Amino acid sequence: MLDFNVRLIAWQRAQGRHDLPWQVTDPYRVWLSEIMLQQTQVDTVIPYYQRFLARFPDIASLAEATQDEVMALWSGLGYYARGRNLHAAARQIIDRHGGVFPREIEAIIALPGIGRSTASAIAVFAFGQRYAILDGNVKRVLCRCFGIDGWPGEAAVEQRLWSQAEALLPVDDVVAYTQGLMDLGATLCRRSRPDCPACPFAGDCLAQRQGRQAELPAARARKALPEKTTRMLILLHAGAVLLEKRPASGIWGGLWSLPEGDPADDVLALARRLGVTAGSGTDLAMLTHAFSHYRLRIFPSVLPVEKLGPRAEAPGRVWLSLADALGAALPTPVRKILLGLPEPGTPAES
DNA sequence: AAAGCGGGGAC
DNA sequence: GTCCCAGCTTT
Repeated sequence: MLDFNVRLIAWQRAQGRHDLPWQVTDPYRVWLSEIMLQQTQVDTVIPYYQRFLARFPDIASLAEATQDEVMALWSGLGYYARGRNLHAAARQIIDRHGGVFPREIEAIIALPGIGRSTASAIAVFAFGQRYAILDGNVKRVLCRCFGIDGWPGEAAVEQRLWSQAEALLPVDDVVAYTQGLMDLGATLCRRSRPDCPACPFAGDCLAQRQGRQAELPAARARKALPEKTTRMLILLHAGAVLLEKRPASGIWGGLWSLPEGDPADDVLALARRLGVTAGSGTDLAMLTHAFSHYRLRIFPSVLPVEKLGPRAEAPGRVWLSLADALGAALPTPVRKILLGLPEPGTPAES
């Protein structure tokens, strides 16, 4: 298809998206949006993006913030390493680049949380440079349009896709072209039920010609998910709940979560291990939380605290009112549990 | 219930 | 380089 980029640019100008909040040239805004858009769809990102930008309007304010402040605004968005890396990168930009977002692709990609595709997107949208991107939308468009078989996560397939992406890149109008690739993948060339009749490549797209839209791109081989279980304790003392800060890396790294234990263990014994004496409490409904590599079944128990031992207060532990807890950097299932608690002072449902 | 979505870090 | 990890939304 000799005129792929010409047709895509024309389509983007006529039918693409022109009102996204990050369609600006401020490198900070472009960067923030690209990080949030990794693994996350536009509609989910928009409110997080607006809140984040209102609180941290520029690189300097982000660099000066504490990790807790940053993660509180990331809470619910998932993939929390993105938030930690964003914060670390802001500090690097202050320390190593005089507070100015770097323009060179090698310097951009050297920042934590930025890989080849994200670096290219920033270079294009913020600085008008000529680099190819290859995000999930683009992979889908290219696999279908050019009939590329195999799972795109596989190294050989990904290499072909990068070569194709670079070969298609126009000399001019790279911004409209790149936005067009993203828009096409997001609005017409969807994973399911693609709108082929409206596509600028209808008639030429190999997947459409061969009726293989549902087969391309090929799905990865999936294994059965292992399952884990955990007990979460909601320890209530004078209207406050105990939260523990999780280790910096791993699941929910750096977030504030409920204390956990083995569901087979006695809940009062678990509480005692945390340095509190608790009265008998209530088990709440079990909830299931899906990760990409395992399923977690959570058994929450609410316990009234009768006496605080000396170990109840320690670094990495806080007692927060329910309202303050909901303002902290919580994992989504913990937020769900706390939101489901009866209001303080209201009698529990019977 | 299953699929999709980029990059970091351990090996 | 190759694996493994990470957390939500949508279908």
